Amino acid sequence: MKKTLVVIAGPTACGKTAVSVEFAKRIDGEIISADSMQVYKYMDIGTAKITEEEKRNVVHYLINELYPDEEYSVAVFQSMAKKYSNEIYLKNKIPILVGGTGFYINSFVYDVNFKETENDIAFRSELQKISNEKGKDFLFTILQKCDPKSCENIHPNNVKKVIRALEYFKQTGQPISEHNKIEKEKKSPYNTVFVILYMKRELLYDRINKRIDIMLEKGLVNEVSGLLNKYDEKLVSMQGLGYKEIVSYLKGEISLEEAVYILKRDTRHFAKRQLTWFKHQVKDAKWIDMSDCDIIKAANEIYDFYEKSIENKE
RNA sequence: GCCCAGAUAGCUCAGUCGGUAGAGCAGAGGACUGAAAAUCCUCGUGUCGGCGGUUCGAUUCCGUCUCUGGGCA
Repeated sequence: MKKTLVVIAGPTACGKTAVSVEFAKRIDGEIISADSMQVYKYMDIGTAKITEEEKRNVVHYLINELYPDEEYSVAVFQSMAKKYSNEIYLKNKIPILVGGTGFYINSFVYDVNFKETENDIAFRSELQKISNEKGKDFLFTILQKCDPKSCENIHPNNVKKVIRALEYFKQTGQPISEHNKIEKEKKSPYNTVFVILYMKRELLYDRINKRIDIMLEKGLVNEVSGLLNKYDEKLVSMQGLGYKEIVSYLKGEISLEEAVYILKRDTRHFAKRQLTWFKHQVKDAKWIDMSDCDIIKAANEIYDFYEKSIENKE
């Protein structure tokens, strides 16, 4: 029988944190964060990280586990999440995956295979250099020669995707499109109770704007300048929303007002992308409208859905 | 009160030597399988401030009014 897994996803600022804790209390579950930024220590305000108080004694994994200069990626997330979920199952509890990074969530739910290759930083930067010097189209031409099949799904301007395809081909001799196709057709090894929180667009945008104002009041600028003293601004962790914009301000490239404008705007764009992902990449999810911000009601709805899903499988 | 400059897409503005108009941003939609808070793609009709006049035809020229800047009193 498949193990039960609960997923609570949704765009940024829609209330995932509070709802997930409330729900975890109901089933005595433990939470695994599926968030690409909250793993990092010292990045608290900008990532709107859950506080000890907000955790209400619910165990959380993958929060504050890495230093800002440590590498994190889907593959790392997946292996750590697997480790923690196994521990949770051993305790006869249910793991609850909570987060906004849909790519990470699916990698776990469908157990996507990342094992055959390692990422090759040197090769990537070599290709990046070629793209910078000879142009995106030139790089794309290289891919067309060795892996024309993958080119059908990758836009020449999307240098990151072109680089990854070349890297994959170099390591395996196979087109990445083939790998992606196989992985996409996989069935999940879990009995997944998938819930997506959403909110009326206008309201969500309003909450995002307000949340950023609160981050500023809480001292986001101080947090970022502290990080900047210890870490390189080029780190992946420093590319997070709220960090790269404030870095530009601290370097004197833009005014604080501009930085805040850009941060709010890009966070709105991000929320929209998250919604697009969930809409098209997740099947059989229950969508819960959080427009009324009623945490208890949402947790109850998830609980009902959870009970029903379990009954059906037994 | 007088003089000057504006008034065009939600915002900032371009443009039409008179044939009803287009960029950036915002916004919307989409892609995504080892950088994902990343990366990339697609989408632009609006009384061209109001009212008159000239003209076959005005957003474009002229007059006038209203509003907004700036200057002079």
